[in-house]
Amino acid sequence: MEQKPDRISAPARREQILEAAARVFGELGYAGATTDKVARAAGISQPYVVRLFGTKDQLFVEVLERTGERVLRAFDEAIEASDDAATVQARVGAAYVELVQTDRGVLLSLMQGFILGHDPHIGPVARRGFMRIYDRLRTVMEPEEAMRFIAQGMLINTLIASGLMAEFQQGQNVHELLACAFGDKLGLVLDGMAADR
Amino acid sequence: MEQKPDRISAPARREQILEAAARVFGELGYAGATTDKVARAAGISQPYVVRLFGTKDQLFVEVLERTGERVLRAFDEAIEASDDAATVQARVGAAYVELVQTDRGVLLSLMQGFILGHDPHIGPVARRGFMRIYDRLRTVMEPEEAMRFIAQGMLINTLIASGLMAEFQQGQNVHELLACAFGDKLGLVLDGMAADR
DNA sequence: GTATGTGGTAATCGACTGATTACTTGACGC
DNA sequence: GCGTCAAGTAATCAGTCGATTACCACATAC
Repeated sequence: MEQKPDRISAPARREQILEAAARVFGELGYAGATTDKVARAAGISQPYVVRLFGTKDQLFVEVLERTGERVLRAFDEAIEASDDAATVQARVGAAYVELVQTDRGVLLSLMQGFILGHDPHIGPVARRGFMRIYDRLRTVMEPEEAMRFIAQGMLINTLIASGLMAEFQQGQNVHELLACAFGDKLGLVLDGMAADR
Repeated sequence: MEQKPDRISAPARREQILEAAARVFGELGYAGATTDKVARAAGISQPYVVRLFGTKDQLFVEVLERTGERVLRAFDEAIEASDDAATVQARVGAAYVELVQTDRGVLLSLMQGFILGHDPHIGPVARRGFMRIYDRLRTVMEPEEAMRFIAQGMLINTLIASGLMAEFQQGQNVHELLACAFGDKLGLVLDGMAADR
């Protein structure tokens, strides 16, 4: 509840803004989000957001790059942690679900970027990020495996973004689909969703 | 090139607008699209779009419902056409890819709706449309099959929306992923993409 | 103390957008 | 001919948003 105008260094403030922006962009999409909403989510004024990032475009691009690297890092750690080649797929899958649970905005921002491929600034960054993730998966999976893995990831993103996760109790098939998509991690994720309500 | 103000009946005009809106919303997203862009794409003035649909919200909702039913109809036809239970999955998959090829805006509008689940008007419609498609798949597939199927559909949507289809020649892995996701239908789809350039 | 640089905001501007209003044009019944 | 209704538009309004400008507060150096 501090309302003191606590001054932080510009780089630290950038981090705060990027984190808030990931949530806002993830929820509202690029066009639907405003620099003012990002600013309020970060606890500062709108002009300062623009000054630190130059443009709404550039802010979103930086969010995209940041989130893409976050996914890559999580995958790398999961890959490194699994010495057995047979367990690597389960580990990487678990890493993705964990990322979903702890930082929903990350995945949703990525998703928002993917479906803006037509944009001359955002499109190239989104495509490159997507392919970097696929390439990383291919270092430990066959093409068919990697395709199915990333497909399931897109489904998970869609389930979260559409708000179907919060309707898991409505309709038998909703719960069935969620259970099928998340496997034994479903309970975990549902708890995570309920937590930040 | 006709610039005569050809008058059509209001219901027919609504169809034109809905078709144009599916393309515009699919390309730019809900917030990114404007009623004026839809109007120009349909060859009429912006106020008339608003008058026929009341609200941008309602126009998008109607597009969503329309496109959802289009997918359902395509699936139903594919299911009906396949007497053998073993071939039904391939047939439904082919129906989806064909839908992608002939009417890209349909799938992209759906996708745009899915990731706007937070919106109080759009969210419920999108979720209901999504689950109706899943339910239909479940009449001919096991849960695991249906989940994988719809996951691959989400991947295909993402690949198209991100613009990766147009970059199939850049990077070996891009082509590999596309080939893996579309199977033997890849050539067909790429031709379809190149056609409406 | 005063100059200087850094973190930050209030006020505002111009462009855009969804919606409204008032108007025009033409077909059809009588 | 004339009233009426449907199809459609030009003009415009009110709100929003990204960006700019001009300013403030406070530290630290000298």
